[in-house]
Amino acid sequence: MSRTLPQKQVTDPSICCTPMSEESLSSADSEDLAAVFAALGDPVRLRLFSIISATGEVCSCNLEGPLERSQPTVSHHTKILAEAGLIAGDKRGRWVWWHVVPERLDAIRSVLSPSGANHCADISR
Amino acid sequence: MSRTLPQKQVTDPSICCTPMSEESLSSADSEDLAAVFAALGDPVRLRLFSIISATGEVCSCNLEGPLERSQPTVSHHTKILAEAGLIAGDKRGRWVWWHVVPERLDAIRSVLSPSGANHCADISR
DNA sequence: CCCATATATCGACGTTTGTCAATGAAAGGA
DNA sequence: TCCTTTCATTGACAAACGTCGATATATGGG
Repeated sequence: MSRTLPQKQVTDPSICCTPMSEESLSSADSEDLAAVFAALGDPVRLRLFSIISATGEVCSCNLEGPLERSQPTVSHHTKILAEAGLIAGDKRGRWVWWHVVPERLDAIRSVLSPSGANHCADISR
Repeated sequence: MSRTLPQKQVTDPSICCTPMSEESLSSADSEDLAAVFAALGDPVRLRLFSIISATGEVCSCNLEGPLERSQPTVSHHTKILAEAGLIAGDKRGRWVWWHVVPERLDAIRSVLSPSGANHCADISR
């Protein structure tokens, strides 16, 4: 039963950085967060997002050209980004204007920052 | 030929925020960046990453349990995270010790920050 | 040397994903 | 009221992905 492990596998509170659990993401949280990263994990979608981000506000009709994808495909990608909370759309007349949701970006960025997730990295070396 | 577009689709330098191009990611850049986001876009991999991040340094043998995945699967995921540049492994004796690459995290975080990508958002509203 | 252990690779599988053509739904113009 | 335009939805299909068992490679211990 693997008794030569280099670190205890059990959750022992006497050890600062036990190899699991309270410090890291829960299974449920990682599902949601992973969906956000996955939304940015497609090249076309990342370019789509960067266009919206750089422009401020874009309507879908101005996305098909730069992305070189069909209208249903663009609609599919905007939907995924919107469901991830990264962008939001305003329907004005016939057009939908897309813009980024800065709060969501802040959330993602804070997850990536060492403070809060990496509080005992200093003892590792 | 769609002459009622709400914004010109051609790249017209007289318009500040033309719906594409110089400001946003190139096709090649988005390929690389998307691979990094995609690496974090799987729930198991995100949890794996957060465990390494929270612990500082973990050997692969301590990951199978928390992740509830087989050894080949864990190896597969560490490989993807490593190829994305998010983690790196030190082989010491029989074990591989994994740690995050903070520089890579910085790069990702800077891509997500509005400054540099969103310089004309103020005129949109 | 031989054996046990840690990790990587391979092959196979079911599932998910990205894509498009076709179609539907909503909104404005004549 | 009818037509045009914009966007969403559906259905289909190939490619990519996550997973595991089996096997290979490397390292250390006896």
